[in-house]
Amino acid sequence: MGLDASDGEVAVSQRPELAQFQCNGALGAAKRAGQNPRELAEAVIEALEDTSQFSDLSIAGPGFINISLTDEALAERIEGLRQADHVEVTPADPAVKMIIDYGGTNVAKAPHIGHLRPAVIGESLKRIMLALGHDVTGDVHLGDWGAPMGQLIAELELRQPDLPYFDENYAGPYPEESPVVMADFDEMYPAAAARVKDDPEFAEKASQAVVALHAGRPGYRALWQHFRDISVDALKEVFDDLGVEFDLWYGESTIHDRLAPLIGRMLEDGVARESEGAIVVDVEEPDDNKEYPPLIMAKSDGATLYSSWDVATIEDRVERFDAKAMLYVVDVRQSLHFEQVFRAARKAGIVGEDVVLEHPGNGTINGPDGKPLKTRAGGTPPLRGVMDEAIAKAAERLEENDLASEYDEGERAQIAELVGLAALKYGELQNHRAGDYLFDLDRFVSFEGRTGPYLLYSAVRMKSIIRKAADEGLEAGTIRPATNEYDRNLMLELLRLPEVLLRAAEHRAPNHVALYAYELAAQFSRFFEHCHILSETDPVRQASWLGLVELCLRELTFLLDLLVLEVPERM
RNA sequence: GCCCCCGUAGCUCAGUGGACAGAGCAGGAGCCUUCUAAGCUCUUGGCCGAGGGUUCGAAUCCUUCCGGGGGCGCCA
Repeated sequence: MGLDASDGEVAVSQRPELAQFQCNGALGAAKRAGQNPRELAEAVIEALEDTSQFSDLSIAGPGFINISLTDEALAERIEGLRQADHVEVTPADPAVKMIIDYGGTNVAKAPHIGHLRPAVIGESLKRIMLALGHDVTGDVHLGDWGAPMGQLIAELELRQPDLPYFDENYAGPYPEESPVVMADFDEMYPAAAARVKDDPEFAEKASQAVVALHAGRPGYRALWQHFRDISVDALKEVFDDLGVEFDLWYGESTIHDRLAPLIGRMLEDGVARESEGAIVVDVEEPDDNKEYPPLIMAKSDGATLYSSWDVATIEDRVERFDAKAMLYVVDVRQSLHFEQVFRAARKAGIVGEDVVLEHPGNGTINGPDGKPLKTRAGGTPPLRGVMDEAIAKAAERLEENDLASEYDEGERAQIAELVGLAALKYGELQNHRAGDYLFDLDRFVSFEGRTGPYLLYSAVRMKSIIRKAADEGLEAGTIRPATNEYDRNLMLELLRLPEVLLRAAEHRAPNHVALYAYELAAQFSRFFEHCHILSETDPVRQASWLGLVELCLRELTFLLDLLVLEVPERM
């Protein structure tokens, strides 16, 4: 009939009153073949040999195939899911070795609210890709090699010139203890940045310091290592609390040794050229519709910079990890930069056409003025502070609604933490990654509607039923055919998971998972209200419903984990 | 100047070329001697920025305009 496999795709119907599922493949196929779509749909239905599991199989409108399962067939499928010991997904084919670059944080600087997006979206994306069977490595890719490093070294030299790091005749070893702690950077970093602006002599020292650092001056390297170590420790604390786990704590510095040979080779191969004292790669292509400035591999003073580091990092990821896909969850405003870098990497032959290079960028988190969020004082709110605020607000909500009041203080605090962070992360993930969104913490921690707290609450209610049923000696059993619209709709909802997961992966968009998790939880809530399990008198039906709740909890917990949300035992 | 993104209900946002455009909040009306009311049920609310086009079919693709944001060689 000239059909592709994709024409056979069946999706949950958008018109549930008409059918449970729909297949629109006949429309597209008929168009390609120049056939009548209704006739084609008719032929497809005719060709089905066993239609015993369908309660409806009909053609509607221009050629939609409407499909509904019998309750028996539906229950059989759901029971199959229940009996599996894991959540069923459609595995990626082929599975790909991929690296997701998603930290976006810098050494010597506490992460701020802007880092929430790439961190949480990247983490979620990583988990989604892993769930589909991809071989995924997450790299924080720290900003640890740029001009601020030189500024901090120069600033510290100004303040404590007697430290051995600054003595060029000192032969080492250098102290094991860092001369500064993380908190010192809060003041030092802006002070150094301001001094660079006002004091040309200091600015010169700072830029010489970064050149010397790159060149390998031992004292500077030792000092830099301190800066990096204490920064990583501090960052790990914040990210651990957020549930964001990086496999690699690499950074811009990691590939430093690759730069000279790489640039040399690019010059030899004629990929790079000298221009105005700098070394650049021309990345325009004949049919471009806009200007592509050349990518700079080395500045006119000989120093390398982030564009060259990013190219060398691609080489590193190919050679050491054999990566076949690299996803950069980084601010969309850097899209031109990544286009240039990707083009340069391909032009230099570092990656072939079989390697995916993509920048699924994230938008900004905005304040009420429509601009990236700022505090009243004009600064960018620190991430830790925002997390604490979310947790405090969650605790307030618990208090004022007299919730969890019978639990001890420690458990209440734990619940507040999970609820507050869930609010923050779900507020983030329900939006499409590429758009900007308005940050409204009060709305996120609201206990009503489509929020993180609602999702946790739903999962906890499932746990509660299961616990109480166990207390009464009840056991889950075979899932029986639906008895009403509520258990039927819940079963249908459960079937959507694989499709949603694939779509989220394809678009690199966790919001699809976030929305689906809400819809599943909402469908459960309806079932919960209308099908009272513990007081059900028919034991077969009761066991079936209990099985449905267990399956539902398994799927919801799985989805929430993909969204980096953790469910308390009770709340 | 060139390029990219956005414009959908009062607000915040979803929306995979398909059937009458969705959710949450806010507004209105109900439901707690039964598994957590952080819930459920019902309900009001839209020329999807505007105009052209492609298509059997457009919020979605193309094009022109209007409005907002962002980016454009030695910062990251």
